[in-house]
Formats: sequence, structure tokens, C-alpha cells
Amino acid sequence: MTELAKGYEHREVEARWYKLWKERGYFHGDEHDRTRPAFSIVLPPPNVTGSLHLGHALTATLQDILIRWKKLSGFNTMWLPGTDHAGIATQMVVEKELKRTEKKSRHDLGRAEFLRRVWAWKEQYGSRIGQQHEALGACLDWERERFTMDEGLSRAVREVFVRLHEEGLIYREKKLINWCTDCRTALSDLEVEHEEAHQGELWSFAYPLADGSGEIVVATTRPETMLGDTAIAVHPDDDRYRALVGKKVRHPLLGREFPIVADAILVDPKFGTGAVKVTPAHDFNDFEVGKRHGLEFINILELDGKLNAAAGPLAGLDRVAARAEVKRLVGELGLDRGARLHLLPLGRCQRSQTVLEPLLSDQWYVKIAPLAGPAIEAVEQGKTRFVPEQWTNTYMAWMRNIHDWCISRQLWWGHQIPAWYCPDGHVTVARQTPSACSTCGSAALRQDEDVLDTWFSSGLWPFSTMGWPDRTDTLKTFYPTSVMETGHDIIFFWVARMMMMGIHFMGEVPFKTVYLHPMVRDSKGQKMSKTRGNVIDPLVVSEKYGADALRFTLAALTAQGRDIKLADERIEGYRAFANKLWNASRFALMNLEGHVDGGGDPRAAARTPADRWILARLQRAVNETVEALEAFHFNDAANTVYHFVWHELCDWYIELSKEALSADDAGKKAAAQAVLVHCLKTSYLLLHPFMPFITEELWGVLRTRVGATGWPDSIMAGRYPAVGPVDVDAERAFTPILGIIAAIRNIRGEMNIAFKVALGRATPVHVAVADTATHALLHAGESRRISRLTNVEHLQLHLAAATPRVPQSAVGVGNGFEVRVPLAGVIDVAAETARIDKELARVDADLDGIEKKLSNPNFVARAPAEVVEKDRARGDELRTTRQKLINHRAVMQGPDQPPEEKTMETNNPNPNQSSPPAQPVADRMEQAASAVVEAAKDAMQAVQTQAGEFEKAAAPVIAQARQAVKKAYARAKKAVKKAAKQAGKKKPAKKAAKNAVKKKVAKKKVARKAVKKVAKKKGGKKGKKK
RNA sequence: GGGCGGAUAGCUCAGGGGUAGAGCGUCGCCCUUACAAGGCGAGGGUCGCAGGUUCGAAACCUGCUCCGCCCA
Repeated sequence: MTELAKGYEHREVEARWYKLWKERGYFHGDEHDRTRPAFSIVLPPPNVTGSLHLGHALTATLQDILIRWKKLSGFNTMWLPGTDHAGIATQMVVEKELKRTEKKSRHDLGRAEFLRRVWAWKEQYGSRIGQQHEALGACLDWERERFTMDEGLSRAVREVFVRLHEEGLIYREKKLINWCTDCRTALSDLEVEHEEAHQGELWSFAYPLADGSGEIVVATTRPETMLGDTAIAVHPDDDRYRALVGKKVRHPLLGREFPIVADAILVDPKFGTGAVKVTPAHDFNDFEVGKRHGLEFINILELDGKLNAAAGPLAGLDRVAARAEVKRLVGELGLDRGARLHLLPLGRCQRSQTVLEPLLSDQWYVKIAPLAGPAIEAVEQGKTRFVPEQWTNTYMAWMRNIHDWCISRQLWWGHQIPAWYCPDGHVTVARQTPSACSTCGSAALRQDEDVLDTWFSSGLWPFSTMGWPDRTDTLKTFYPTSVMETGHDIIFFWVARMMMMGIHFMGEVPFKTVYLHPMVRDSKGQKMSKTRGNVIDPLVVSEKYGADALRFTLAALTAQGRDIKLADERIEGYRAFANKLWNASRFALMNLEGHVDGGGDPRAAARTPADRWILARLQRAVNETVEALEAFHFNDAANTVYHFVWHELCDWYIELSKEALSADDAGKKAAAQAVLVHCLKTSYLLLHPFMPFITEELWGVLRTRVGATGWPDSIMAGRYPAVGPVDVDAERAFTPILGIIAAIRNIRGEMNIAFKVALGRATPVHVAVADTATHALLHAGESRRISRLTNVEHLQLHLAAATPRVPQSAVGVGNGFEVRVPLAGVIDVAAETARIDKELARVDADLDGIEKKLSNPNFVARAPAEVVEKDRARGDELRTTRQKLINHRAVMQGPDQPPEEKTMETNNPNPNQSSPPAQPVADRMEQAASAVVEAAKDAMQAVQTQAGEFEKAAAPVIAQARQAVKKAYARAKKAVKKAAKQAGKKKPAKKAAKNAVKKKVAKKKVARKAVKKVAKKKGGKKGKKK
């Protein structure tokens, strides 16, 4: 009886659950519940008119994992969703749309009407993000959803602005700012993207001295700014110009005169001519010079990038056109002194990529140092910690070097600055729209037209969303939030500002942990961006592979310290994993006849060694998963569950349990059923944070089948598996049995014996184990499992170190066991001898390494005792294995041939002799070259014969060729080195000896690794070491 | 100019002083009654280069090369 489809259909399943979860209130955090510990996260608010990309999907996935895990672990969880009004971006989108459809600018509509349009736009597109989050399964507390422009948050913004103003931390000043002529607004330092080496030119021209006594040549990368020049600066120590300091030059185009000043800070005498034109109103460095020397500040730009009246004859020209025109006019006057190519740094607008202009204007600023201090201290004192830790430095460096924050933007869409001006220019800052000027009482008030930087309101997000400035229960319960999880690209924009604002206004850090996730890139490692056209819509991916598969993939790729390159194959793999889980459940359902989950401890129910083994492995997986989650090691957590479910539960336990499930022994059957159900149930719970949909579905199906005891009607109401002690005895006793199975399979594989061909038919397969416990298990019935899984007809057990000698047989040796498979008539002696020799070589290589180590008195004396002991034990083990193999080979080869020991190259104590005879470099190169040519020939042939399936056919050949090249290269390199050495470039004796040993060890490592592989196989799948 | 990452199997990446790992791909065998989105095997590595520390380095230190990112 099966109730499940043969394959997992994510579309059908995923559509079903979200609504139900939401209706049942699983997403809602209870602000009145103080009985459970709180766990809260605020979702970084995406741009309201945008749509989610994979970076958002990663954010949503990781946070959902944390929230679901904590919820299942008994926490009162609250995950607060919302969106951001994204001032510049949104305004630009709407303006563009307006221009496209109605051919109007925002000024044609007027402020009020334009804002009405933006709100309408927001209503139309704002819900898209919510739908995307739902599709991903994000259990957001929708009842608490917020928008940075909604009433409550706007109130918070005003409150903060007014308070900071009252405290003297917000001020208005005329300074140079970064101006985007395209967005027509000022930007903060952070919104400037620096281009390091833009290809431009350095143009030189001469300023004639006002007294006609000569000229002074200056160089610039921005010729048009000469229209705003108000000084020439030279270095005070520069003898070339010492006589000129204090003199005046005359502007060749505008006629005005200005001084030559000496400035040691600005001028580098070695750069260019050593004389610099100074434009205080259009350059940050020059601005400072202007202040130092009391220069005139002449603004030559309109806000749209055109030159203003100060530019005289060039007024009205665009800044780009003006550059050429200035050069032309100066050239006509005979003052052009030539140009050369030059790399210069350039600042661009983050949003429009327009080259920014430093512009003198009145803006509002936050005086940031007093806010940054406590934010630094909080991290120093560990009140907030960064994960991964290295971000602490980034945060600190920025905070310690912080500049005042320009918060006013010349936009309409945003929080209008709560400042009013009277005709006399007095400023009134107030929470409520004032009726009179606070200074002179004038009623003719005009509100500042600018709005605040979007990040100003985002900076309040952790508390403004919870009802601040009121002291709400939500704040009491859920502030500070537990974790801030976001991308490291907004550590300054957002994280740092929330820290400052949170501490200042709440008196407490906004979050205890900041987990910064990596950036998601495409499969080529490129940043995803609209202009590149490689943006992936998470909905498209989850439609194709399932949200669970996408989520699991993102989690599995989220290792610390490296960006995520997302490739479809990876997602496909995890979709297969979902299918695997589905089918394991399907198998269980088909075998649960008569089973009812009574809620008892499955450990007590366990009957067979396999039962106990899998329960031990399950517990280990639980422990490792929880440990990984606690450390934010999402990849480790995902991989742990993946490995357990697929490679332990499915590959081993389910196969092993088939016998018990179909047995007449009702007790064993019931035990296997109980254990299987328990493993699946626990796996669902472990996996639920990663794959909420399929686990909920399977939970429901299995629950229906086994009765509801201990199974709440939704997995979301379940309890996360608890960490506990692992039954290591069960693991240890049973592992050799898996090793025996693997060893027999290995022999089959190596000897090319199909599964259908039964082994141990004429003469039995022998299994020897030295351990009495394992022997007892085998005797009690485990040998039947082995027979079943390896298609062995007769199997004979021995409580011994070795199996009896049987001519023409294959031997598998592992940790604590030996298997002998008679192969008379099945295979030829030569093949098996070759196999043994191969294995022997590997064992020898490893043994050699260990013996070298142990014979080194320094190692024995200085290395930790347990390390030495471990190597000794391993040495013993290897010696035993080796002896067995040698004996076996002797038996194989018959009585005529003595069990002669083959001398391994690595056994030779003299490294020089162990190397192959020296060969002239040329020979080796030639050999290598011909290998490449051969490989290439093969590839060509593959292309010609199988043109249709070129890639498939040629792939291995290409791989082979590639390898041949690599090997040839390595060989050649080595040979060259050797030749060089022999030619007399001798290193000091000690060093040379050391290097020889090093190289030899490296070589051996290659061999050793192979042995490990064999040993591992023979020994069965052992648990992760740690 | 300063800082932070990264370079490990064909590809994508874990790991982090004591036996080099995973997934995908490759090769061979198997449609064995949960799953071909599957099973069982196999092959594949001087862990970027050069020094140093250490009994022992892929890991720690120094320098270099290349690739990202951040800041000025």
C-alpha cells in the first residue's frame, strides 16, 4: 500500500502549505509571551518597487532557517517583514515611466500629484515582494509588516530628526557635496563609487602673470573647472616658483585676477609642473585650500550640469561640451601647453553611474562622531558580535574614520525634512507642522523641500518598526533583536547606522549578533546586475526546481568567507535529494503494515545491531547539525543532514532493514518499523528549517499513517531534535559489518563480477573477524544481511585474525576483519595477483611513511604521546594487512612460487636510488610532448567519428590530454630542476637534504592517500573524525 | 596608497599543524520489487610560487604572482 507518488512533485506540494501556516498563526511572535525566550530578526527591507533577486532569496532563506530552527527549539520567534521606500531608485523609476507614457516631468505634475503617482506605483508593485517571500516559504510575521514611509515610521523619523537637532547632532551647512547631475541630488560619501584608474588626460595650459612678466603653467584633468579657478598653488619650498608667490595671474578667458599661493599640503612639487590651479568650489582638496588661504569660492555649475553665469562666455554649455570649448579657446590664445594620457580616480553615482561633481551647497548633516563612539564601544565590549569575525575590523575601521553624514536629498519621494524657514531665514525644526517661526514668530513658513536619505529611516528599522517612540510590549519583548542577518555590502550603509541609532535612542544595541552572508554571483562568478542581464529571479528557480531545493542549495553553499557561485547543477542535485527523501518515505509507507507510533523511545524498541547503529548515527547527525547552526555554519548543517539521510539512512539502513521488514519475526519487524519511522521523523525535523515544504508534506503523510501520538498536526508545532550522547558502542560494533559488505562489493567491482552471479556457491565465502562482539553479531544473523546485500550463497564465519587459505580467491582486508571470496573458475590468477600487488603497493607506501616517522627519535620524543601512539597502532594495523596480502598472494600463485616480497621503491632508504634513473631533460620533454600529441589525435578522432556527440565523446579524451600536459609539465619541471642542481647551483647541504626528504614525503603522500581510500572502503563508512 | 578575502580533483567549493574531502562531471557494471532525479564500483591532487618556523606544514610566518572586494 503506497500513498505517495513515485516521484516528488514540488509544484503540487509547495502550493499547499504556506496559507495554512499563516492562518494558524505560526508566524506570529507573541509580544505578551514572556514564558519562552524570545528570538527576533528584522528582515532587511527590500526596495518596495523592486523584486527579489537571489541575494534576497539568500537573506530570506538563512533567516527563515534561523527562525524555524529557533521556533522548533521552543523560542518565541518573531521575524519582522517590510519594505523600504528607496528614495532615489523609486523616484527615478516613476519619473521614467511618466516620461515614457505621458511625456511629462515630475515638475509638470507638481509635488503633490507626483507623490500620489508614486504611492499608486507602490500599491501596484509593492505586493510582489510579499508573494516572492511566500513562495520561498519565509515565515514572516505579516501582521507586523512595515513600510519606511508609513505613518508610524514617519513619526519615528521626525522624532529622531528633532531630537538629534535639539542635541546639536544635526546641523545645516554650506559645504562641498557629491552632486549627481543626473539624479539632481546630493549624495553621501557612501553613495559614491570610486573608479580607481579611469583613462583620461592631463592637460596643461599657461596662466599669464597679471603684471605681464611671464606665465605659470598648470595641469588639470578637468579643464572646464578653470572657469572657477581662484588661485594657483605652488609648494613653499619649490625654488622654481618662490619668486612668484604673492604675485597674481590673470584669467585668460574671464579676465579676473587671483593670487599665486604657497601650500605645502595640496602641492606635490614632483607632480606635473609643480604648480596647481585651485578651484575651491569644485574640488574637495581645493575647498580646503580655499579655506586655508581665504580664497574666493566661485560656483560655475547649475544643478543639471550646465555652466552658469559665472562661466562668462561659456554659460549655458553642458560641462562635457565646456571641456572641449575651454581647450579650444585657451588654444586660440596660444596658452595650450599640450596633453598626455593619464589615469585618474573618478567618483560615480552609485545609482546612475554619472560622474559626480563636487558642488557647493546647503545641506543637512548628522554630526556622527558622538554617535560612532558608543557604537564602537558596544562592539569592543562584545555587546554585538560579528560573524564571520573579520567584519569586526571593517566595521571598526570605518567607524573610527567616519565623516559627517549628508542626509538631505533633493528629491520628492521620501521623508520631507521637518524644518521650516521664515522670510528672514530663521529655521524652525519641529515634530508637528509649526504655525509660527520659533525665532521671530512669523507665520509665513515654508517647509524645507528636501527629503531625508533613505538610509536615515532604515537606520531606525529595528525599533521604529516595533512602535518606537512609544514603549510598546513588542519592543520590550523583541528588542534588541537576536540576529541581524544581511549582506556584507551594506555593513556601512545600514548595519553601522542601525548600531548608532539603536544605541542612541534605545540605549541598547539593536542586535546581539551580526551575521554577514556572502554575495551571490552567477555561475561565472560575476556579480548579478540588471545591466549584465544575469539577474536570476528566485521564483523562476523555485518554480523549476522547487523552493526547497533552492533554499537547500543556498544554505549548502553558504560557507564563511567566500562568495556563492550558483550553478544549476547544484540545485538539480539538491532537488534529487528532495526526491530521495520522498522515496525513502515512500518505502517506509509501503512497509508500515500494522505499525502504530506509540510515542515510545525508539532506542528501547531497537532490536538489531543495525537498528542501534542507525540510531547512533542519527544522534550524531543531530548533534552536528545543531552545533553547526549555532555557529552559523549553514553549509555544515546542510551537509550533515544530507549525508545522514542519503548515505546512511537510505544507502545503508533502509537496505539493511528490508530483511527485518519482510521477516516473520514480528518483534524485529516492529522494531525496524519503529526505527525507520523515528529516523524519518527526526530527519524531517532536522531538515524542516532548510526544506519546509516537503518536510511538512511528508510529516503529514506519515502522521496519518502511524497515528498522531507525538506528531502534532503540523511539523511547525514539533520540537527540534535534542542534542544527546551518541551510542558509540553501537557504532563501533557494527561498522566492521558494513566494511565486510563494502569489501565484497569492491571485489566484485574490481573483478568485474556482476551482482547476478552468486558468490560462495561451490566453496563458501570466508569472513574472519577478531573481535568477539562483532563475531557474535555476525553469528546472530548479521551474516545473512551480508549475504543478501552481496549475493553470497554460502558464507562461513571465523573468530580469527585471518581466513583459511583457499586457492584462487580474492581477499579483502580491513580494520578488524578479513574476507576471502573463492573465485575458482570465475577469474584468472593474474588479475587477482595484479590487484593484490596494487593494494600491497599502497599499503607499503603508507607503512613506509609511518615507519620513517617512528624511527625518527625527534618525532617520538617531541610529538604528543597520543599522536605517536596513533601512528604506532596504525603501523601495526598496516603490517597486519600487509602480511595478509603477502600470504594471500602466495596462496594465489600456488606452491611453486615462494612468497617473495616485492621491494618497494619507497622502502629504499636512499632517496637518490629510489628515483628513476636520470634521463636527459630533452628526452622527457619529448616524451611529454608525444603524449600530448597522442591525446590530441584521439580527441580529433573522437570529433570526427562522433561529431554529433562531440562534447560527450571528447570530454574524457580532452581530460586525458589535459592531464598528460599537466604531468608532462610537472615531469619536465622536475627534470629541469634536477639538471640545474647538478649543474652546480647547490644549496647548502642541510637544506638540500631537507628538500629531498620533503619531496619524497610529498610523493609518498600521493600513494598514502590511495591506501587510505582502500582502508576506508574496507573498514566501512566510519563516522567523521573529530 | 591602505586594508580584507581568495588560489585545494576536470568544474564548484569545504577543511585548517599529525592518514587530503564533498557535490557535480568522467569511466565501468547494474532498469536488484523506495527512488535511473536511482544503485554498486573505479579513476582523478607536488593543496598558486619561493623561502622560513616545526619532530611534522595544504594549514602557521615572510615575500612574490594572479583574481575579487572595501576604504582613501
